[in-house]
Amino acid sequence: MGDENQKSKRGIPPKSNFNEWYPFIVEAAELIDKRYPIKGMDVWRPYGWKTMRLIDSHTHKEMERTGHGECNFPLLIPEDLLEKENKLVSLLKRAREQGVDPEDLRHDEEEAGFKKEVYWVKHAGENKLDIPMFLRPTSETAMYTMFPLWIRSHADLPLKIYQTVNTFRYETKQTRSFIRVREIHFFEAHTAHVDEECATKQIEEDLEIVSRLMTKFALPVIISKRPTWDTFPGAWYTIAIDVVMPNGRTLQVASVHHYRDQWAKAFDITYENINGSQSYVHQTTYGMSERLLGAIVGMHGDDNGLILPPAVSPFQIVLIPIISKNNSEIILKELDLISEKLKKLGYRTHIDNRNIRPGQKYYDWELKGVPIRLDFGQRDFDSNNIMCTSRIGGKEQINLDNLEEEISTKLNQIQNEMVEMGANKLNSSIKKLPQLINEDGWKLSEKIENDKVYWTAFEGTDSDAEIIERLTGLTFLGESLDNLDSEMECCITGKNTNCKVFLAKTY
RNA sequence: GGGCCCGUGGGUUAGUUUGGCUAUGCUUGGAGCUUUGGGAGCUUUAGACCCCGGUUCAAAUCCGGGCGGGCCCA
Repeated sequence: MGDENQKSKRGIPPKSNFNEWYPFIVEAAELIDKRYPIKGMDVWRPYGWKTMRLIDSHTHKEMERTGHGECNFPLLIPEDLLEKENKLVSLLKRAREQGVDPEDLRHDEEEAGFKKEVYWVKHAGENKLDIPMFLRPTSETAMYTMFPLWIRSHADLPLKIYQTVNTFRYETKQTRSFIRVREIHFFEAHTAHVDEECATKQIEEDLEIVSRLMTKFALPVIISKRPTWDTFPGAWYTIAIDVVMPNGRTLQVASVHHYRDQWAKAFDITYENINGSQSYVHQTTYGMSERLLGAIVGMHGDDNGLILPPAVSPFQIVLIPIISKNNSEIILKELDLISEKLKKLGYRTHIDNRNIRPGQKYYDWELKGVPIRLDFGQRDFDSNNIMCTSRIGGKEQINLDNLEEEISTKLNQIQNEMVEMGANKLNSSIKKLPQLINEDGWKLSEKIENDKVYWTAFEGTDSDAEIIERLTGLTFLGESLDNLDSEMECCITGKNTNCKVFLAKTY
């Protein structure tokens, strides 16, 4: 009974009720403030921004490690450049429609590109602009306008650059903090290469970076090649990285595109090859956003609040003084020494010396997801110990002489356990799709469960895929990069195949 | 794209159906005392009817429009 009262006092909805838990927790933990009066544009508060910047810092490290250069392009793009992009997109679309039996195409294919969701700047003060400008929804157009100026010969290749900037998309659907926003905190890497093979090697490098980052963030992911109709405009193929949220919906947290020379042709990006003639470059891009933070929040939180992986937690260790009567100076002084020692070792620490009772501090820092809490009072001072509590469970006394090793071990343990728990969650949320039976129209042998991701063997056309999507209410994520171990019958055509596809409800 | 619902201090909420007195409670913020090993207590103080127009002797309440927010379906 007491427990229930406490819970209602904190007012956190249970995590099992994810649709209420998530929006509550991102505000309660002071990641963002949603009260800014524009839909889909939240204010980043210091704690949330710090977390995001730590996520970014890992990305930047990976970029520098792999020889990308950081740059920064203008926010505004003139309208006429958009036309190049639109031409490219419609050209590719027509080519595709001509190459495919119309019967095999989907009916509901949407118009590609960001045309419908760009913000426009049409005035400067009182005056109408001759050439309107729009806020970048992504930076291909801006960057590829400059690439021809930078790329002259094969010696200029590969060109590898990246930037972390805000991009804008006028979302009409329901917005959700970090998950679907109108001002996106966007990371994008763009590369240009001499040929398709070199660009493909870049894709491999990108996927290796993804894998290293996702381990840091303790995010288990599904990696798949998006279906043709869901491929990024102008891309030859798109590889998407999805995280499964607690309600079974998947969240795309990163994507990698191989453009071949399609954009190069639209923007006339050529170089002089070894033979002295001109060739088009082959390009790739790699994008991520604050969805990474949304995924971390969703993947690891519990009924008490956030649980942040040590690598991205603004504070890895929070220190709580337990003061009584006349010892406050001694305790605080000692705690300060401990904190400084840990800081010198490279840890992010914080002493909570607010004038409130310790219990309240415990709840606050649990809500904010700090991995380790150290309590220090008279008892500990006398016995040369400190009380150490882990956010993922467990409380024990540590001798101050062993603090250094103990903290290092604890943080590693927490990190490893979070990775492992994540992997378990992913495994238990993936199921084989029930059989499809065709008698007086298609039917399912079993009902689709609400919070699961499904896989099946598939080698049909786009319109076959559409049948499955309509029947199950699921969306094709794409083809697994790993083939099936042995061939299976395609769930709709019955043909043998080793192509494995994933389907899910998506964000 | 179609439909539905809602705007009251920082948060949450009563009051709106049936117009009428100083707009309710909890929480939060400030000050003070007291206290500190899982949300202590007392005193005191601050803070709200989304905007514009209409109806009326009188509008948080009724009507119209706008802005903002949320939900459902395709």
